[in-house]
Amino acid sequence: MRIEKFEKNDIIQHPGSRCNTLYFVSTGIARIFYLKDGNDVTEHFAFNGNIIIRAESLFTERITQKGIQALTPIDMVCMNAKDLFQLCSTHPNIERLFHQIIIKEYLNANKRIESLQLLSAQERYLELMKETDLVQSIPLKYIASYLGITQVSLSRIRAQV
Amino acid sequence: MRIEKFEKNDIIQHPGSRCNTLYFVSTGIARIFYLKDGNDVTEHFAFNGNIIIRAESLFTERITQKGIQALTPIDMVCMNAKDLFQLCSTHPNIERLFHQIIIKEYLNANKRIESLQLLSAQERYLELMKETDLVQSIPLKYIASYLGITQVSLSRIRAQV
DNA sequence: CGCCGAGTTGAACTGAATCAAGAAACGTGG
DNA sequence: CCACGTTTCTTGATTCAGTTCAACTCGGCG
Repeated sequence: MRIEKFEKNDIIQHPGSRCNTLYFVSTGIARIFYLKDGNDVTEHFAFNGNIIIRAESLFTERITQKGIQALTPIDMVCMNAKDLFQLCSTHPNIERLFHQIIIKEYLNANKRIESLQLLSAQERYLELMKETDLVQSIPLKYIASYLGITQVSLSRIRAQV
Repeated sequence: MRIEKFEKNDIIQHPGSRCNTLYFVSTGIARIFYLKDGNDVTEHFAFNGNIIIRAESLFTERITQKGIQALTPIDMVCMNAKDLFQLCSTHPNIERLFHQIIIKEYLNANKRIESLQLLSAQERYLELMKETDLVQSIPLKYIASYLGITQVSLSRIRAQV
């Protein structure tokens, strides 16, 4: 494990690559993004203490069209995937810890589904705001696609609140 | 592990309970559901070969407001959660298998997020149809809330296709 | 100083929700 | 096996949330 630093807007992992590194955000904000019909879409935000992985590649070893980008200057704890998997195969406790982390991410994903499934855009925005104050510092356009709406709609929602 | 059979519309696990059984669908269809403002919402469908668990309870041991219901006559392979966890603690291979299953569910959840985040209702419907023909036999009202739309909208979408 | 990207605002439009009524399918008891 | 009531599905009219396109504001930076 090692620490890597990135500047604001750096692409940490490029779309079209394989995921062979796991990151934990030490300080800063990062996002997972991809292009959909030429438009930038934010799939996920990660804040202090969060893991950030492109799971659909890490666990399948396939190429992914998703990328990881720094939204602020950021310190990442990095871990090589092969090293981790090897470590898991010899240390049951580490394996268990890793799986606890994945389970937590899985539960978060389920919450996100609930929110996208039946909350209004405004409700989803307020829910996201509750998560952490750091959301305040993320450019509007990234938040909008994360919520599944346009920049313009989000701007109006914000004007109301 | 044992086999349990349920009739159409049977509640297999009640809302307000703890999840201490894992199910694998052998033949039939089941759904996870909950009430949102008095309305029935379908969170998940499970078909032949799928696992069906209320993860937010299984992994936290908290009570969940979600329930599991049979949508057809159904054969389930049932497994006690405590037994499984115990088995995992002594048999690394079983633990690994279990975690592979959870990872697969996690990846599915991510796909569902993508679809809810930026596909139209019609696109989401067509995507669901592609998964399995069995969808045909599920009452419209359950599919609608799964897609995050009303029964009425889904009926219109279906009329167009 | 002028440009550029990010955010805001307005007007017209569209997809989906709502309310309401009717048609079809389904199960149950006679 | 039919008649009835109930539930599920469809269809129409209206409303509303969110999109699109376009113009404008603001702050930062070369």
